[in-house]
Amino acid sequence: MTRGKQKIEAQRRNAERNQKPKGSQLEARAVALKVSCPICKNLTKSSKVVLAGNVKITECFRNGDVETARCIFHEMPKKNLVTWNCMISGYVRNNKLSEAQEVFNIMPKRNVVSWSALLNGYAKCGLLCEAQELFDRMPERNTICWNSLISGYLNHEEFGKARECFCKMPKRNSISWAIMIRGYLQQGLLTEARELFDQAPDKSTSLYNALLSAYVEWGCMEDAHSLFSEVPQKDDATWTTMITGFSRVGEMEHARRLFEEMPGKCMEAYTAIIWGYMQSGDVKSAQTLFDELPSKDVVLWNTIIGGYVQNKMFGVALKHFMEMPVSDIWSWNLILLGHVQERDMVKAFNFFLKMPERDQTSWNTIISGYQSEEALVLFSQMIKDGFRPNQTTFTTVISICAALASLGWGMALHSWSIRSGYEYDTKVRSSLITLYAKCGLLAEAHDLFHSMSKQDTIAWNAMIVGQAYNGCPEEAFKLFRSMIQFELNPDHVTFLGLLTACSHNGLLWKGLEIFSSMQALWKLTPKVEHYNCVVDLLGRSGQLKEAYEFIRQMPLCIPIYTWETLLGACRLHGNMELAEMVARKILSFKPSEGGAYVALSNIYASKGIWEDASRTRSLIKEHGARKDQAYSWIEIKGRTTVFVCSDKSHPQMMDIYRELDSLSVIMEEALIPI
DNA sequence: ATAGGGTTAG
Repeated sequence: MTRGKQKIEAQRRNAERNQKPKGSQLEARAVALKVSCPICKNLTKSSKVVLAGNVKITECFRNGDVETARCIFHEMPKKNLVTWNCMISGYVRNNKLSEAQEVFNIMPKRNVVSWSALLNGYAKCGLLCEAQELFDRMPERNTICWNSLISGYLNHEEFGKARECFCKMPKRNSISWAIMIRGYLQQGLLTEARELFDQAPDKSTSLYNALLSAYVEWGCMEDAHSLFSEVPQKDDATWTTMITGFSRVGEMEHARRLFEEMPGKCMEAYTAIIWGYMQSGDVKSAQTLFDELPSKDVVLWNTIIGGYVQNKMFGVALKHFMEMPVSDIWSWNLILLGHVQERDMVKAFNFFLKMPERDQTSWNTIISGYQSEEALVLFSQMIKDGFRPNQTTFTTVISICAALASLGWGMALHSWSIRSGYEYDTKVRSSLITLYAKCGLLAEAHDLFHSMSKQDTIAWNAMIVGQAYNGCPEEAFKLFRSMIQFELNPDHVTFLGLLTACSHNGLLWKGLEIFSSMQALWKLTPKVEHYNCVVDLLGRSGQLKEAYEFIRQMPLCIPIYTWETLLGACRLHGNMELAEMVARKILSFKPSEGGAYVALSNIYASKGIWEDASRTRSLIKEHGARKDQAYSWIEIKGRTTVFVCSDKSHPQMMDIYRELDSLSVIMEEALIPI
């Protein structure tokens, strides 16, 4: 550091000695003696050398090679003002602000470019006070300086100051307008942006595209479409943005029409519309367009693979993955996600190990597949491998902690997330709300919710689900009503929370009402989970026949666990005939499902039909089925204690069973007949 | 041909 300073200082003195007086003398003599004088030749030669050096330095900085740039600079026998300016801007480009500042301080002569390069550095780093101060001290200001300052304010959420500068600046050019309009767009102030846009003297296509993108992002497709028709020189991005927009809102007819009208369709446009078809579940149209293209890039391949994964057609996704000539980490991550979605964690993990490289997404994906302590073990491994948890990591792992009711880990992750800068992140916070609610700490959940700057649907959902789990259905409904008042749209998860609230509290009619309002009032098509909730609700209430009928009328593919829900209800209400039928149904799909045999056997046993009970049990062995040992656990002060049926190995065994007995008595007394 | 402001679609 000090040696570097010394070197620069030496260079500066050299530069002072060599440049100024001699330069002017030489120039004078060059004019006097006209060409062909040896000194003049030297001058031309040396200025050529300086120029070459400047080009080299700039190139190195652009490639991020700061060291080489520095070396060239130090070894240059002659430098000019541009050389020094190259150093400032190069350092700024590579986020070496103190070095840039140093160069600025010791350079022999400065011009407006030197000042504005440093100003830009301050602005980029968010040192806005310093930037403003420098700006005020500048001997000369031009539009570029104003633009830098405004851009700095906009990039660091000093929107008001940026506006003030924009109004105050003596002269604006097209870039000033573009900066300011993009500033408004970033703030989501679309109306204001549009007003400014209409006033702007000349607009590049890229600025049109920026406004279009914003409309698309906010789903304002009417505005987007009318602006689109006004774009004088539409480029590929203009068309692609529009196609993406219609794809996003699911208006595939519009997307298709635009795509057909588009002259010289670029690959990005193909990607956009294929993505749209995949989103809308129109796998066939997507595939047809994909096949139409003779050459495809990785992004397009990934779009088609991701589409198949999303549409739960993992086999086809895998086939494409095998066929693609070059894959990147994105492709690998998609297939990894596919394995995880298939709930085949053995394959997923093997695939994970086989990956040529792993990034944060790979880790997040594999971790999300485990709903157990294994997730936490992998999380630790991820940290050991040098990855830093990001937003997705935190939400994933905290959600798993919530599912495990693992308060110790959850709280550790909570503080870690704050230290990592996610204190005010709504997604992380929502997962924390779920965690605390799940662990019964409703006050903490409440605090986290109310201290949010703005609660989104996810946060409201977390609260609703939390109340549902804690046996407070009325609170859940109340939250739902408030949420509506705040003009937030409920989504699938919201209704899952409400239905859970009903099924956990035996609110049959309320639940059915919510289920039907979901589609009729809120235009949300129920998913399997919602149907399952209703089956649970009917089953728990003893409406077994109705539950059975309800399943038979489900418009979706019926997963095994729906039947298992009904089987559980049959056990609860001792309906042996239905139980037997359901259990057989489950076993016909999955003969290795030990749980169904056990349930069946238990039903026979409870009715005293011992022969059938033991016959069922022996069937388990015959089919090689096994039932995983069920267990529960509790975490106290970071130590986890596992409870397995009739286990007597715990040192405090006597105390535990005594507590259990007294709890049983309390529960019997509190039992409300359903 | 070299230095300062904004663009980079899926």
